[in-house]
Amino acid sequence: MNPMPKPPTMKDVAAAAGVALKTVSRHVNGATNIDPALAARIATAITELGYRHNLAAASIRPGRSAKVIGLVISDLANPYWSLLARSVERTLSENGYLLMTVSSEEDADRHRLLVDRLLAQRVDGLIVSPPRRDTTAWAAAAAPLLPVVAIDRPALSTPPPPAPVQDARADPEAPATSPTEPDLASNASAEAKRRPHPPLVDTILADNAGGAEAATRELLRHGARRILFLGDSLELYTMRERHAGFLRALKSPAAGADSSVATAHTAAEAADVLAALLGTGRIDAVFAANNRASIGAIEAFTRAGTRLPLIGFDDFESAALVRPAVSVVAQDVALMGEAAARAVLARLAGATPAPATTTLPTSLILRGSERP
Amino acid sequence: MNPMPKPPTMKDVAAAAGVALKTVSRHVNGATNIDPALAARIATAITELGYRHNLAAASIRPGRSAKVIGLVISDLANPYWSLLARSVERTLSENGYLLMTVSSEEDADRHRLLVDRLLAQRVDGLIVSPPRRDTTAWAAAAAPLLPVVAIDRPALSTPPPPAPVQDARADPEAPATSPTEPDLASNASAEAKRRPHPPLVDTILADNAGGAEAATRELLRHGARRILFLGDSLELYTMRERHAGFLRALKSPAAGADSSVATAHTAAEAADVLAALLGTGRIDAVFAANNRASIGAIEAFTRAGTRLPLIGFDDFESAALVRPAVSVVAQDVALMGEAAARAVLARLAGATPAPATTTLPTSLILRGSERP
DNA sequence: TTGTACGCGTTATCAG
DNA sequence: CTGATAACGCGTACAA
Repeated sequence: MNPMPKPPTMKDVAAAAGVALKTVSRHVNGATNIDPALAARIATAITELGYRHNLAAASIRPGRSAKVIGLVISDLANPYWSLLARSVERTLSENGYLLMTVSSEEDADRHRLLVDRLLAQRVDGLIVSPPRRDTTAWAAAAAPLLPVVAIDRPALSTPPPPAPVQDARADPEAPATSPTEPDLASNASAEAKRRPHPPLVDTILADNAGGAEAATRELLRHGARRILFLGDSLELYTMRERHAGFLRALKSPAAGADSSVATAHTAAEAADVLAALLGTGRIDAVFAANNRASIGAIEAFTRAGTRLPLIGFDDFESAALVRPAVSVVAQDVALMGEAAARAVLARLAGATPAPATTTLPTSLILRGSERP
Repeated sequence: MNPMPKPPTMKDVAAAAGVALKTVSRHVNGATNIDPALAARIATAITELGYRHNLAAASIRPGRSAKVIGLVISDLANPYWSLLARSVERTLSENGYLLMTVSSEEDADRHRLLVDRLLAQRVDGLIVSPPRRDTTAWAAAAAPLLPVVAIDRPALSTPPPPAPVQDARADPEAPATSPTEPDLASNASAEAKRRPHPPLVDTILADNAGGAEAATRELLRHGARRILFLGDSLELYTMRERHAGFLRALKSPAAGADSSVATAHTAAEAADVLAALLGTGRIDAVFAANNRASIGAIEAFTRAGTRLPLIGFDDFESAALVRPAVSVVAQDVALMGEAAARAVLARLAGATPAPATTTLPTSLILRGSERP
C-alpha cells in the first residue's frame, strides 16, 4: 500500500533477467537480433516487475522524441474546435503521436504562455490557431525549432489593421445600423491587405470570404435588399474575411442592396441585438457569421414570433432540427484537422518545402431558411 | 534556414554567460539568491541564444515531473466530453498542469493502448472514462503508480454482468417492444449488483438513475402509460443506470404503466426506430436516454408530423431551440470535470484517503416537451 | 553565493 | 549477438 513506489527501471529488469542494460533496451525497442532465451528471460522480468518504458527519459537523447504534438485552440467547448481536435488527434494517433490540447480562451497572453509551455515540454510539432491580436512573435520564435502549422487563421506576417474597421457596434439598448459606404471602404483596404506576403508557417484555412459571398448571393437571389451581417468582433480574422465576402456579394451587379453590421460575442447577445432590430424594418434578411450568431438569430425569431430569411456560417447541431431548418455555409472541419496534422507529420518526416497556405472550400447547405 | 538547429542547452547558456551550469539552473528555476550581475548576464544569454527550459529532461530527475495529466475519454466530438475536457483542462491549468486528451472510441483495446502510452509518457495522473467492457486491469495496474480518477463510469471491481440484459433490441425493420416483466427482473439484479465493493479508484459519477427516475415520474404525472426507453446499448454503465431509474419510477404507486426498450447508437438510428413505432399506438411517451436519442426523437416527430411527450437525458444545444423545447435531465458537466481534476490534484499534493465515489446530482429542466 | 561531481533512465558507440 | 562505457539535459548534495 505504498503511495508511490518508484517504478522499476531498465537496470532493475536487467538485473532480474541477468543480462546487460543494453539488451533490455534492445528488447524494449523491438530489436530482432536477440537470443530468444534472453528475450524470454527479459520478457518475464518485465511483467514480473511491472516495468514500463520511460518515454520521457528516452526522449532526452538526441534524435529521439516523445512523439507528442501540441494543439493550441481558443475554446474546446465550441463544437468547431472539438471536432477539429478530434480530427487532429485521430490522424496523429494513426501515426503514433499523442496530442496535447490547450485552450487560449482568445487571450493573447495566455496564448504565449501556452506556446512557451508546450515548447518547454519539447513537443515535436505545434498546431496553432493564432490569437486575435497576433503579434507573430510566437510563430517566429517557434517555427525554426519545430514544425508549426497555423489553423483557421493565418499567423500574421504584418500586424492587423490598426483600427479594425469602424463598424457600427450595435448595443442592445440602441442598436445602430450603418450605411454601406464606410464598410465598403474598409473592405477595400482589407482586400488589399489580404495575404501580402508568403505565410510564415504552413497554414490551413477555410474559404471564409467565398463561403460568405455565396451565402449572401443566395439571400440576394431570394429578394433580400437590406441584409444584416450579424457576427463577432471584426478583430477576428475569420470575421473580417466573412465580412469581406459579404460585401463582395453586395457590390455585384444586383445592386441597390443595403447592408448593416451588428456585433455580438454570445448567442444571447446576438439574440438581443437582432430582436431590437426586428420591428424596425431596417433589415429584411440576416447573414449570421458564426454558429453562435445563428443560434441567437433563431432565438430572436422565436421570441418575436416572426422571421427573416437567414443563412449562417458554420453548420451546427440544431440547424437541421429547427423549423425552418437553417441553411448554412459549412466548413469541412475534419478535413482541416487532418490537413493540419498531415502538414506537421510531413515535416517531421523530413519534408522542407516553403511554408504554404491551404484554403479549403466551403459548401453551401440550403435547408429552407434562406427563403422569405 | 537550417531545418532543425538543435536547441541550446543550459551548458551553452552557462558558457555564454561565463557562469557555472548550476547557476543557470537556479536562475531558470526562479531561485532568489543569485548575484544580480550574474543574473543579468544569464538573462541576456538566454534571450540571445533563444534558450528554453527543457521540462522533459528535468522531469526524469527523481521527485520532479513534467506536470502533465492524461485524460482518456471515448469521443471528443461529443459535446458532453468536450465540455468535460474543457473543464478539466481549465482546472488543471490553473494549477500549472497540462492536459493530454485521447479518445478511445469506445474500443477496449485502444483504451488499454492509450493508458499504456500515457503511463509510458510518465504523466502525473490519469482521468479515465472506463471502456464499455472494462477488464479493470488498467486501473489495477495504474492506480499504484499514480493518482487515477474514473469519470462518468466506475472502474469495475467486478466484471460486468455476463449477459448485459436480455432486452428487446429493436431493429428498424421490425422494432420489438417487450413487456415490463423481464426488464424488471433484470433490473432487480442490476440494483443488487450496484457498487458491491468500495471503488478501486476515486470515481466521479452523475446520478444517472435518479435523473432518469425523476424524468420518468414527470412523464407519468402527465398521463403517460406506455413509455419507450430509447437509448444506447445497455452494455454501457450509464445506460444501465438510467434504465434502472426508469424502471424504478414505473414500479411506483402510479402502477398500470407499461414500458419498452429500443436501442440505437446514432441519432439517425434512433429516429428510424422511433418512426417505426409512432403509428402503432404501442407507446404514448418517450424517455430518450442520451442526447443522440433525443435528437433522433425530434427528427422522428418532425418526419411523422406528430409528437409524443418527450424528456431526454443530457442537455444539448438544440434543446431550447426546437418547438416544443425539449425537457431534459441535465448533468453539471463542468462540475464533474472540476471534481475529477481536483481529486487528482489533491492526491498529487499528498492526500491519500481511501478511494471514494462522488455522485453529483442531476437537474430536471422542464421546457414543455414533457406535456402531451 | 558559486562551482564540482554525480545521478536520473535511456540510447549509441564500439569493442568483444 | 552482447555488454561496458559514455553521453543526453538537468537538479542536487557537497564542498569551496
